[in-house]
Amino acid sequence: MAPRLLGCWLWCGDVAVRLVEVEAYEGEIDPASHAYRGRTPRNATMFGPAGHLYVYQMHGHHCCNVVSGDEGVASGILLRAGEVVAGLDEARTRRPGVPDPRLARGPGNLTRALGITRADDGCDLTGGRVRLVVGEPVAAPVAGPRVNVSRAAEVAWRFWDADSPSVSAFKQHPAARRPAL
DNA sequence: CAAATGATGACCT
DNA sequence: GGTCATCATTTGG
Repeated sequence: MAPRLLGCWLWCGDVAVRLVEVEAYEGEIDPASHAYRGRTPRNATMFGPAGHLYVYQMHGHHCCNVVSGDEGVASGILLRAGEVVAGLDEARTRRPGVPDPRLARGPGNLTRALGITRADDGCDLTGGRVRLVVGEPVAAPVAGPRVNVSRAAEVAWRFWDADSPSVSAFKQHPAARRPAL
């Protein structure tokens, strides 16, 4: 499901981004997942039904996931980067001095450009302030290792659009390949 | 209550 | 390629 999110639009109010970089986290069998050691108040949303937004905060930044598993199954997809495709002025206001292609480059920057905070944790993405809309699949999806995870670093669960200038900085990896859609 | 710990980002060299 | 600011959450005493 993660590579299929590439190309979709995430709206928050009047601002929208086209998703170009995501990472999958498979709940209780994934040592890199927040849910690996069970349910806590912070990650409770990930154990809920799919199609909701899991927002957490760390290092002074917000990051958001699309919950992808059924109720009781804690899997989610971290939204790492996007291209601002609507509400450009508002996004620029939130990220003063940042060039357009970098407005939503990186998970913390993406939530900041959109204005997503913990107050949006658990919201239903099918309608409301934050919503997810299916878009055109990207032409050149690529898969590789996840960023800044110390455990289960070998799984290629990071997916990005090779053609986008808004994909966050990272070291190219020989294991990068086209994912099966 | 104290301490460790990141699914980060900005800035430096 | 490295350092450091920064902070909610978690875990152990």
